[in-house]
Amino acid sequence: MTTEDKIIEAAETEMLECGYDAARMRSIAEKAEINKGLLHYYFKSKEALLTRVFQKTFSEIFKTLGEVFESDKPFFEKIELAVNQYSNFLIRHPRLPLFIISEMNRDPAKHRARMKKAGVNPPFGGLLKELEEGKKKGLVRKDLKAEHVVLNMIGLIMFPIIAKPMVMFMNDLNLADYKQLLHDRKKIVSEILINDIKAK
Amino acid sequence: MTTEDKIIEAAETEMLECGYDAARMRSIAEKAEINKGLLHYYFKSKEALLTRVFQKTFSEIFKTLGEVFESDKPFFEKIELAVNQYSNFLIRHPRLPLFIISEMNRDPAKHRARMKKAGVNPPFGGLLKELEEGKKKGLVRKDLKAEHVVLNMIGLIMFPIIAKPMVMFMNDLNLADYKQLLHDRKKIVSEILINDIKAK
DNA sequence: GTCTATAACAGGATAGAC
DNA sequence: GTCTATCCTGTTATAGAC
Repeated sequence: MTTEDKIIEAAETEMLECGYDAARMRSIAEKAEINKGLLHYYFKSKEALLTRVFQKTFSEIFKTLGEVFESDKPFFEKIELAVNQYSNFLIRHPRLPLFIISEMNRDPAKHRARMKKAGVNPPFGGLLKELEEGKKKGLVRKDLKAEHVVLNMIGLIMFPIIAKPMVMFMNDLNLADYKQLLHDRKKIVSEILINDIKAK
Repeated sequence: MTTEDKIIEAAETEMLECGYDAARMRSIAEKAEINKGLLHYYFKSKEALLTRVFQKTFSEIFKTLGEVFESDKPFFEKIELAVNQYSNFLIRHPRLPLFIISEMNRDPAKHRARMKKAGVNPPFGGLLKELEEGKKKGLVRKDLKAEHVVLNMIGLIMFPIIAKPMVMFMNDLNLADYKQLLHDRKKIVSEILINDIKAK
């Protein structure tokens, strides 16, 4: 593992834990087991480091969803699969979504420019195509809008993850209860989505 | 309007705009049109100021939802009403939810203690009671869990608000399109929720 | 209560030896 | 490529005049 890799990993850990503003170059250097000077040798500024971390995390957060819709399973199975895969991914990486969302709000113009330049594009093409085919076959509700399907899916899955402390507090849950709740939601969310998509 | 009120309002504006870590006492003083010294006369630390801002915003974010379930409308109308009211509230105060969520993640223990001490409690008692009554009357699906209804509602409504830059980017929307999308979602979300709640 | 001035410190960034 | 030492700026917070 190269020094640069160690730095990026350390920076990701620190920034996801604290957010960009509270992340400390000192702390990143310690996590990477190097000194601050060397940190600036590899990345000339905190901002430059953020760019790399953001690119990495942003591509990760959509990869899972994209892959599912590449497969050749029946459509409604794909929805269920997507919900399961994406839930599992976020359960394993719970700090990712809030970091991305906070960053995009902190400086929308900058991040949009970055993404356009990098050609990054949320890979929902597969889902879109499949919805249209489903409508033709009469499986999918005709007035369904693809963008809302995506928003519904992400909102339903993501909210309980990013609002973990609030969810635990509101429902008076311990950690085990909370994990169980996240697990239960996979089925619940799948059913809601499929129910909404299906032609009546 | 007292100086203290001006300070709290200025602090809320600043902290919601930038987040706690990036919020500057200097900038809060300027917004309140006083100097930094006086700011510390009223609030001895940034942390003390945050406490007040958090309490204020946290109570606001649940008030709207609580009120709806106090009324004596038919149950499914209340769901629709809640979705509309809450959507409108968040459209008017788009920075509130991300601030609350970020804060609770930044220091969960502190905020939980604060809320317990203040006796703050998300007011979903009304919804809970009504769901149970609905089940008895056969209007509501028997295996429905109240905590998931709340999570579904908030997730569906809140995500497109806190992820505004991402939503605009993903769907290539301008501001007018985005506002329209938020407006359209009220009906979409109501239908999804009611459909999920109704006994088949 | 309100102001000015300044302390005390921590942050990111740089220079230069090795 | 890696380190130590240091600069410079901006931060919160305090002291003290009015």
